[in-house]
Amino acid sequence: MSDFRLYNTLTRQVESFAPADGRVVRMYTCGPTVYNPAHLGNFRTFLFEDLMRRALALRGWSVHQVMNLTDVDDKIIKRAQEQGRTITEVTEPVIEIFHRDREFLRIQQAEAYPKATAFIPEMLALVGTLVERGVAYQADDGSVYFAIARFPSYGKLSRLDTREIRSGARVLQDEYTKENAQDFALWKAAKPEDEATGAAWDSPWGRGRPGWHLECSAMAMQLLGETLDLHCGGIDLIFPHHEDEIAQSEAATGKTFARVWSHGAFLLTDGSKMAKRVGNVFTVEGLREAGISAAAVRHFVYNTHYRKELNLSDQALEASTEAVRRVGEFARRLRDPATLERGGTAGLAHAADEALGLVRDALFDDLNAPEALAALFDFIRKGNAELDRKGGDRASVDRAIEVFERIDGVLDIVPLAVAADAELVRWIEERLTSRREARIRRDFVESDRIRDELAARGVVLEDGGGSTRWKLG
RNA sequence: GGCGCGGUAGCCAAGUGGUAAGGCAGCGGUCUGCAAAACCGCUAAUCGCGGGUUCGAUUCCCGCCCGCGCCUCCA
Repeated sequence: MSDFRLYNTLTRQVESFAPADGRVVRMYTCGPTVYNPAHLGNFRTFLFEDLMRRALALRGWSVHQVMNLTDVDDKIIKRAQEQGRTITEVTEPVIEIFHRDREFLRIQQAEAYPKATAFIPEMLALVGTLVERGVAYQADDGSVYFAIARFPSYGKLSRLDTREIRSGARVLQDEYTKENAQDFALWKAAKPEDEATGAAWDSPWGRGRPGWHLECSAMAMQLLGETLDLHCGGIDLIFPHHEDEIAQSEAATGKTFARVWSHGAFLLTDGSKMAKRVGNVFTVEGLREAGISAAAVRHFVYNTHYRKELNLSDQALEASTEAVRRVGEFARRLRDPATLERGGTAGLAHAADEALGLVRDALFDDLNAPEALAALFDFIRKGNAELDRKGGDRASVDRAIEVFERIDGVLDIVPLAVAADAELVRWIEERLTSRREARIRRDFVESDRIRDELAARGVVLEDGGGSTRWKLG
């Protein structure tokens, strides 16, 4: 059995990883706040998590992934108020868009997408426990806060010096009725706009709504148990979000909340973090309209290690589009009836076996997708070279296909063929027949004219082996 | 200020204490009527700068420069 290694933010080291029960990885991933369609930066994290779940599966474990949808928060309430709607009316369409984008990028469906608003009782139970244990208190403003001073290990994930935090935050002290400026809200007392937008619930502490950090703790423990195998998210969530999740969960249960914490680095645009306020946000919809394939986006993202910042650029996306086109050509060629008939070579099978080994090693070594891609491309080059030779060995082709599918089962970077409607296909076939006839009578002026005519409508030709293949480019 | 990440060929990007994967782009060749696709070959990196440790450092340590992030909502 191969070792599976992951960088753990908690220890700042790459460590050996295995699910506690040896079988199922219980994985919690912080999902989007659904007030606006998620941007590509968000999706880089979700793609990192998709790679994680697929690599874990390749290793032979089952994965039980939960991704929350934060459907109640300040921004959502603000938006609802502006539009005179309820928070649900605001979030529902955004959730739909999220799943549409997710599917476009071929991000596998998680086992559960709990909405915060569906877990209010669980959250209140958690608050109750924390109040009972004396680590949470209700302040004069009616909100319930977590007292970080009563949770000694606070700060262990982010390694922030608490004195530094306190002094830096001192100026804010006046604005709150909290015991300590860094205490965070578990339950926020309802304001008029909360009531107006359907964002208020009854509780033992009065009307209110849950704090963001509370949602994740409550849903994660409810759906995955008190100790998770793996908790993932964007690097910006380390503090305070994940730090606070740890505090709430561990103060309540006395158990380790997540055995391993894994964080993905940012996607940058023009050298800075992709964020709405910077105005450098790209959406999945925008990419799709620009004709960039999901396969290219995946290649682009996986070509850089998940813990390293990645800068979005047209040039990089174009390079990925080309790279992925080559992967698609190889996939097509492997499954081509002519290839199957012709058979492969022993070298083909060897190249396949070697590639699978290297890909597994790379992915199991802290999700080194760039190295896995390198191994795939080596396989493609060697495989193509072997397929150019007289084969005869059908089994080697089968092996190559099997290996390719296993590798691509993780990376998922074969571009979709552009679909053509029936009428276009008829026209193309008719043109190809004319061109074939022209070529037979060696009228290359006419045959090239037809090729140009087809090219003008995006049809790319490849002559070879006595026949001509076409595809939409 | 505190905590953290990065600076590798024209571009993107792995990696290692013994001079460096892969992709894109470029150049030549094979194949093709010509292309395309594929393959073969080539070009291209003093691994940010300066010290130190070492037989030897791009890889370890120190300092510096540059870029980015978190410390407030944030993937």
